[in-house]
Amino acid sequence: MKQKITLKHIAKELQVSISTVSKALKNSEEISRDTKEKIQAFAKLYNYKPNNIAISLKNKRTKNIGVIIPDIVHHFFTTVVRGVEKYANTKGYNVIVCLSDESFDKEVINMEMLANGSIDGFIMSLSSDTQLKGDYNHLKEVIEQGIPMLLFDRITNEVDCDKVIIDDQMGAYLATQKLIDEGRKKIALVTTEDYLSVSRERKTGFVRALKDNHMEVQEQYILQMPTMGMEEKPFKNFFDSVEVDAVLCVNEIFAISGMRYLKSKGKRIPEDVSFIGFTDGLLSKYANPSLTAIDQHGEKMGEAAAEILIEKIESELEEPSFKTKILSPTLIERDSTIN
Amino acid sequence: MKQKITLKHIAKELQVSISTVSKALKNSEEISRDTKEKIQAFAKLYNYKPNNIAISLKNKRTKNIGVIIPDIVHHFFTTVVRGVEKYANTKGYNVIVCLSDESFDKEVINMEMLANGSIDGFIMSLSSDTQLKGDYNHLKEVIEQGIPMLLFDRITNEVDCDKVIIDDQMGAYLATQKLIDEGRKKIALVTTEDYLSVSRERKTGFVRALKDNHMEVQEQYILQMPTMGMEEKPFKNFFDSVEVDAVLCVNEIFAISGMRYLKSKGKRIPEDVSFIGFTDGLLSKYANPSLTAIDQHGEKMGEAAAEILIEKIESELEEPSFKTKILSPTLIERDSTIN
DNA sequence: TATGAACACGAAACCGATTTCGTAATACTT
DNA sequence: AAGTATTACGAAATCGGTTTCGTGTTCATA
Repeated sequence: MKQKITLKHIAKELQVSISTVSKALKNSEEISRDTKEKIQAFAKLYNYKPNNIAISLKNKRTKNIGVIIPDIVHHFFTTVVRGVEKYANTKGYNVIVCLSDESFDKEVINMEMLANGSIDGFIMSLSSDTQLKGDYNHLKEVIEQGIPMLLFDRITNEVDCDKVIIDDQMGAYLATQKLIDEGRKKIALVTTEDYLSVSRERKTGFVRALKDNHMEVQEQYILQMPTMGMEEKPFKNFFDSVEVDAVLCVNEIFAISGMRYLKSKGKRIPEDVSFIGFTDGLLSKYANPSLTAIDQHGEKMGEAAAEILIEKIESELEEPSFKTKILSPTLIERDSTIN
Repeated sequence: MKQKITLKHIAKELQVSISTVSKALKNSEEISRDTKEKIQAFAKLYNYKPNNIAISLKNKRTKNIGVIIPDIVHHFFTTVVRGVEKYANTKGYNVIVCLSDESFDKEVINMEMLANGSIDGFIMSLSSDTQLKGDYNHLKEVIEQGIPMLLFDRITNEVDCDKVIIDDQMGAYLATQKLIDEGRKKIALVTTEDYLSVSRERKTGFVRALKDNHMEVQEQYILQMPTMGMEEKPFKNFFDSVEVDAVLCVNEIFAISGMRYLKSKGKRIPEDVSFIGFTDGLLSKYANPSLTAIDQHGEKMGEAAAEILIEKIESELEEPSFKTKILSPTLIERDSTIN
């Protein structure tokens, strides 16, 4: 086992001081050509690589970005992470991923771990637990400490920081308008609890589109799913009690499950009922029929987030000016809608 | 912006030495009750948290685990990451995720970045590029340096280290046997290029099951997909030229696409053709018909990997004893097979 | 009263780098 | 020849902790 070589080793071996070695390896003008060549050759031979930790301690910069997401087995979040990674790597940054598991406590713990010097900045999406609780002190503290922070997708107005979101309202509006343009009259919305910022926005867009088209907003057409995973029963109750001709779902799973149930009831999709789902993931593409979906451009979001955060990290300026970047969603038409 | 407080600050404020503060905060017997209480109270008041980087430098341990995977927008890998995270967090470790993007070069670069002090050990799955190339020197070097390394799923026999895999042969065997038990005679295998270790193993299991049942192995029943993403054409060529009554696919996408194509040709699933796919992901569950699948237990795999690696990291012993943990896959029966 | 132990704390080395500043040796100037 | 400038390098501080060892007080013991 050959141990990692340090400046000290090189210095001792070559009978020079550590400072000389350090300077020689950075090609400093201070060091003579001869010495530099000797040291550089030796370093190359022994494959010297500076210790990141030591450099981090000295520079007070780690070249690490902390990404905290609620779940990693989740298409949208992984595309965002991929985008972050992609951009961050081009700038020489590593990505430390932590999962909050939708839990407030885990979110706090992870943030604290990372905030003690491990990272130069945060990119995060709030856990549902945190949004439900409405407690953002852990974020505020980190920002207070001067650590750059960027929220994406699941954000809050309560903390001042950079943000990247897609225009969820617009996404829902686009989708709803598409359904209306198809001639649908009884359009349902399947959503989650209201405390999730994105669900709220999507509902607003849905309602706005109906109103703009002089259609009545009926609460009975809105289904709020209790928790993920057990969609069957609520769907049965819902679709057995109201007659609909189009459904907008805030995620893929709801859409797929909804289509399945209606198909089992003999409905044809899209002839009898159209479906549109949020998040253009694998399920949408491979569903049967394939699902018209709203693409949230997760990868672009991740890249944008990383770019904004890294710029903030590397900018010296103290003045806290925060921007919110709003990406536009796009409607990807497939076979669950007409045309 | 209130700066992070350090031992030095506390020492100056309380007119004691840095060593005293350090010891007091660790509740050392050396320090008097009075002084300890004073220092601890002060530290709590100002929310002192030691700097991870400094501790890492001193201890030569970072409490970080590097995870390198080929892709993150991939159900199986994310479940593994989740398992790693889950176990690692209970032990106070962070997870640094890097993506090789199936590229040899990115794999090398990421490993080198992390190997210079950023992590205490690696958990990784080889990129397809690396497996194709067959060059494992970057792994060997890292191991040479004494950094614990664990390979999972996509492994190689060329490097000596801990490994966690599922018994891919057994998975394929189980699945094939299931199809045979159903009375299928013309069983196809849809796989990828042979250089992926897992595909090779699965093919072996497939062949072994046929042989054990005294069935002929016919090369024409084996379809090797060129690259992911463009399955339509190869499927068309394949299914139009050979008549099959069952299909085993090495991933979900192949299975879903295959089912779709055969359905479009008027075949009924599972009556006319049965399907089984590897990796029990979202697609399997929500496919139509839902897909009988081989569960690779990604999360368990991640947990097992993290456990083995962390134990290695924390054990002092020099002797390099490596184990390979083989998890057993399970067949999850759904509607794409009979019964 | 001298001696040893126990107590409570500080100085300093160390982890592995970077960087400022000081200085010996040489070269150049007048 | 004396003074100045340049070259080439080393000592030491620093980042923020941990840890070993040394030491001044106080107390009890012979």
